[in-house]
Amino acid sequence: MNTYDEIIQLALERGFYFPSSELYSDANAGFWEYGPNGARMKNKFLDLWRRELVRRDNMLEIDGSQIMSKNVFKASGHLTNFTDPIVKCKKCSSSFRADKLILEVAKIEVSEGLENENVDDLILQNNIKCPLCKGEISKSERFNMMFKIEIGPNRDEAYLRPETCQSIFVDFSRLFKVSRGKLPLGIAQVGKSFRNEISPRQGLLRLREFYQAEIEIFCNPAKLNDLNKYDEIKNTLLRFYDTRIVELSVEEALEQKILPNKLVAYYLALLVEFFDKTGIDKKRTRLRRLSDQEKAFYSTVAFDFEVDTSIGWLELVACNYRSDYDLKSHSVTSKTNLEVMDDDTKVLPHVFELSLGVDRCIYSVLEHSYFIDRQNDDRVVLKLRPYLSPIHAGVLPLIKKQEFKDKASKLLSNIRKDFDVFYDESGSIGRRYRRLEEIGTPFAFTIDHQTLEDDTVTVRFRDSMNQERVKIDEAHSFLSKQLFTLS
RNA sequence: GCGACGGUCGUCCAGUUUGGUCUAGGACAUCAGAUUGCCAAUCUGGUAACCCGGGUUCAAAUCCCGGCCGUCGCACCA
Repeated sequence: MNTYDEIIQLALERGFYFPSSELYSDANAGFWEYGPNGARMKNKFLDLWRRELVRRDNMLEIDGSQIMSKNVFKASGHLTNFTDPIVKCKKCSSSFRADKLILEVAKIEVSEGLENENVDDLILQNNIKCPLCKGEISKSERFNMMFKIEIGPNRDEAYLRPETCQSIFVDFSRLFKVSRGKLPLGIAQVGKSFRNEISPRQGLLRLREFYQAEIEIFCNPAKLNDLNKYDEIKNTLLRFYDTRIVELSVEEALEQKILPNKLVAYYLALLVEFFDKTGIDKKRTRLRRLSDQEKAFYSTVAFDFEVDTSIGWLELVACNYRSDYDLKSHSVTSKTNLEVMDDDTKVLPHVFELSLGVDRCIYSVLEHSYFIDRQNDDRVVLKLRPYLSPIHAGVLPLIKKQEFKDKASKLLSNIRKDFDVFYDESGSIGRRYRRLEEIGTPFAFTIDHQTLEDDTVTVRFRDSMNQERVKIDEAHSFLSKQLFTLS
């Protein structure tokens, strides 16, 4: 069994995540839900993201609507660009990307934005048949990846957002004013996005409904190298991938023109430092600069932050320099001037974005934390960083006798409001330790015979299996210290 | 979306070839009780499944059709 299968089995057995609507047989693919352990872990992951990015850089966080009007996506380009021309074979009903088919058969380069009629003409003129069965090709259709919905009794057209950032762009003008913002300004948002993927697969890795944590940095394009906080990160090591992975400091990468400017460098470094604290192995990550073909339609410079997993390299964060693409087109479509003052000059800000896929990150953290301890009867240990663990500590009376339970209650009441704790009195103590470490619980407090004498409990460490004693009254400060030490 | 293969307790698997004691079996997990008490102990008992719909048949987990889901390949993945 490979690691991917082991993770999905753990996720199902321990309630990290599982398919949505699984009670019914018409449940659609691409929808998964987080159970209690997954939800706790996701919340903690996002807390860390807030700590290391949003608060560190004094960004603003908003929470926007998931349903947005048609004009938003007209302006954003998604209505025209987020769509592919599809043709089908009338005989075997295989479907093909029309632009790819024309390129392949007739060697004619066509834009995917080409009108349907022109696509049909090209197919007719070049006598293109189905490559599989030589059947006749149908007229082309558009498949838009956005979910279209209807609003109110008039059934007004609207869409579920395919990325969270559009509300940040649409709200930018107000946010800049009400928060007395100054460029560069980061605006962040966590929320659901929706894409009607053709074939969602592999659990959390390709979803139709998924969480993004996005950051849009609004900046003055004339001042991309004018950044005081640059010194904080100039020595941070980044791993770039082209044909092989090269590790360079931010400063070196700027000198070698791998990074275009200090602003992009600064935020990529913040991102990498954040991931260092998630427990994802830095040696199995890379920043990959995208070629022109791979880049999104709005992007001028793009890096993907990728992580190596048992099923290959996985894109976790898309880092795009979107220039003024978004604000300009929203400005034109809405007929509103979205320029702001930066010192004495009026500028239409440019945008650098860090668009993070939360669900993929959760999977990656799980996979990089998954450990089978061959030294100790192959016990399964999820070596999550303590602050990401769904349960911070277990509370276990060694014996099911009342005086042990009373001490356990006392300990629980000291810590349960500030920490996620799990009380367990069923089964042998060893079995209870194993159950806790399988979901990543870093500490277990055991109420034993000595507790009755001196009010201390055993604290057992997940990774080393070592044991120490702490006073019941000091368990709270013990946990605080352990959990806030971000290594 | 196409093609190949598959879908049985929470998990993994047996049973399908050749329809009939399958009233669906096992292991692990889980729950209760007993016993024990610092690293998956033991015993007893329990909970718990044939993906959904239709068809063939005296009889369907088993055969047929459709749908859904999964794995792999192609395609897709702004």
